[in-house]
This record gives sequence, structure tokens and C-alpha cells, in this order.
Amino acid sequence: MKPTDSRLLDVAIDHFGRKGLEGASTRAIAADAGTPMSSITYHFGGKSGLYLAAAEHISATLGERLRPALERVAEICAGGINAGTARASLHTIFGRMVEIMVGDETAAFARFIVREQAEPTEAFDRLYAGIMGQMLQRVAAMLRLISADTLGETDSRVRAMTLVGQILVFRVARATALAATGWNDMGESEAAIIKHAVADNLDAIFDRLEARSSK
Amino acid sequence: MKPTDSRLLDVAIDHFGRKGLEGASTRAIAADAGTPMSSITYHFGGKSGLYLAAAEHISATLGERLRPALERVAEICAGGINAGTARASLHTIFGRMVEIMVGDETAAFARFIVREQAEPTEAFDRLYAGIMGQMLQRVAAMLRLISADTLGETDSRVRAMTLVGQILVFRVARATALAATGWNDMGESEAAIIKHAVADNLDAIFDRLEARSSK
DNA sequence: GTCTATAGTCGGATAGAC
DNA sequence: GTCTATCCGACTATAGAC
Repeated sequence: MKPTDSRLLDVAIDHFGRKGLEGASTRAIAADAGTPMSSITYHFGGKSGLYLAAAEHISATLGERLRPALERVAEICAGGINAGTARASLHTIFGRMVEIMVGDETAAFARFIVREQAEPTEAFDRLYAGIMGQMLQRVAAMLRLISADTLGETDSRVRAMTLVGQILVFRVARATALAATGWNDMGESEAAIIKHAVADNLDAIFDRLEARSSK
Repeated sequence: MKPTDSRLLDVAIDHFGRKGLEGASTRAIAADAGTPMSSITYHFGGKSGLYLAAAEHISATLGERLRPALERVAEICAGGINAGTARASLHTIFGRMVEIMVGDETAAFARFIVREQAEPTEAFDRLYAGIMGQMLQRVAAMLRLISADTLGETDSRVRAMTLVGQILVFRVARATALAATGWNDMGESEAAIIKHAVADNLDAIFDRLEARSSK
């Protein structure tokens, strides 16, 4: 990708995430990227083209980040499957997810994605198809495994959403989380505290699912 | 409140939630409310005045909804406190929260609030002070109680956030939740499934906290 | 209090120079 | 490919009629 394109995309994700598609201005985006406004038309065909390209860029980047963890899960599913390894790989995935959600780098991504959920456009399909859908599907499959199929199809997917929600909240409701904890911002030490809390919740839930399955 | 004011607020919350402060247009809001644009200036002093009034209206309305549950909690805290009643009242709060988050009525509120988190303005303080802060504080206090103070101050607040996140995700990531479950929308039957999943997660976590405290 | 008319600003798109 | 200049529509705010 050309450096100009790349810079435009980065700035665009930030602006669109904060102000929304309509609220953001191509003038401001171009100015921040240090390029004339007409280059947006030239490279992306206009404002909406830039918006879609931003969504695809987010999807691709997040995909790269989570892929290693997801591939490990795929291997586990393919090979000898047992509840213990499923639990371990879920811990890996969710630990990685905390890092992604807490880290500043994904702040702009998260704002963009959350905004799409409020009023989904064509961009949502590209985001969902990219990585979110796969990840949720994998997590749900692992939950069924741990529960020895005591959990139904729908239940396991709903459960997967609740588990992801535990972490998502620190990105989506960041302002509230900071106010509630008294933290000034979220760095590595805060991430560690969150990771520990999430892991403990997960173990509690997994234990319950396993216990029920053996009854 | 005057009917015109009330209609303007309802429409404004919807528009601001979808398009953001900058994206929404006072023309469109006034048109949807069936009143001339200049009435916004007259009643609220302009666009930003309308925005702040919308935030306060949301805070007040949500406060009314959750107040009964929170007052019960306050009574429990004031009177004889034990882990069993704390668990019961947390179940009440979270059950109510599922209804609020799943119901269509709060969709517009949620969009507005989430947008504020992405880039907090003065409106966020009014929202947080109104009800969100109190609720989180209460939940955290109950968690400490259940854990017999095994959970520290910060840990209990972080834990409270994770618990709320389980439910919030169905509002904030509604589009993803629908795609992942295959549901067309969320009505009472879906709310029941979610409520059951959340309650089961809560019991698993509470059990673990209690078990640890008695060791 | 309610509405119309208008002023002034800023947005996205585009033509055309280089 | 990159940038400047310009067009036209949409926006907020406000003055003033009723």
C-alpha cells in the first residue's frame, strides 16, 4: 500500500470512529494526513469509499492479531479434543483479547466497530466476515465441548457473547470503567488486573459447565 | 415538561445516538418532531443545549427504571447483611438489566451513551453521576460481601464491570449478537435465554467467590 | 410562544493546472 | 499522481412577523 493511502486510512479510522461517517469531514481527514482533499476522491472514490476501505483495513489488521490464537484453536479442534485443552486455549484467546481491548492501538478500531453496530452499514458485513464471526464460532464450539454438549447450539453462542462482553466492556465503556475504578488510564498493570479477573470468572463458569456434564 | 419539549428530546436522542452530535441535523430533528427548527433555539438555546438536555433526560429515565432494584439493595446493605441476600438482590439487578438492555425502548439511549464513551463530553458526567456510577458501586459492594472481603476494592470494581459487560454486549454489539446467534431480533424469548445464561454465569462466579472465602 | 425568511458558514465533489 | 480553485448544497443561528 502507498504511504499516502496508509496515512489516509489511519487518520480516517480515527476520525470516523470519533465522529461517525456523517460527522467526520474529508477536509479534516485530508489535512491531518497532510494531503489534499481531492486525493481521497482519487484514491478511494470519495468519502464512502474511504469509509469502506477503513472497515476492511480494520478487519484485516485484527485478523492478523488474533489469527495465531485462532489457528491454535483450529488445531485443537482437529486433533484430539478434550475439555482440558479447550479450557487452556480459551484462556489464551481471552487473554489475548484483553490485551487487544485494553491497548491504545485498538482504541480507534473499537470506536469504529462499535459505531457500526449502532447503525450497521455495508461495512459491518466486512467486519463480521473478517474475524469476529470466526472467533465467536470457535469460542462457542469450545464451550459445547467443555460442557460435553449439555449446552445447546444457541445457548453456547449466547454464552460466548457473554464471555466476550466481560472484556469488551473495558473498551466500549472505557470512560465508565475509568470513573468506576478511579484509574487514570489503562496500561499493563491494569490489563493484568483485568486479565486475572476474567480468567477467574472463566474458570468458575467452566467448572460449573464441567460439573453439570458429569452429573 | 411541555409536549413539544418532550417530543424534541425523544427525537433528538434518536438522531444524536445514530449520527452523533455533529452528524445529526437540527433541521431533521425539528422536522421529525413536527416543529420549526427555531423552536430548538427557543427551548434549549441551540444544538448543544439540546444535546445536554438529551443526556439529562436519559439519565433521569434510566434512574427511574433501575431505582426500585437499587433501593432494595440499599435496604439490604443497611439491614442484616449476608451473602445469600446479596446474591439474590444481584440476581434481581442483573435480571432487570437484561430486560433494559434487550428491550427496544432503550436502544436509542444505549446508542447515545455508547457514543459518549467514544469521545466523552460534558454530557458524560451527567450520565455517570445519574445512575451508572451508583449502580456499579452497589454491585461492587455486594461482590465484596459475597467474597467476605477476599476481593479487594479495585478487584471488586473490576469484577463488577465484567459482570455488567456480559449483558451490555447484547446492546452494544447487537448486530454481532444477532449475526452470531442467527436471531432476527431480540424479544422476550431471546431475553429469557440471555437471562438464564447470565444467571448461570453469576452463580458460577458467586460460588467460586464464596468457596474461596471459606477456605 | 410559534413559525418564516434569510444570513453566513462549511461540507463534498469536481474541473483543470502542473 | 498531486494539488488548487471553485461550485453548489446543507447546515446552524437569528431577526422579525404573527
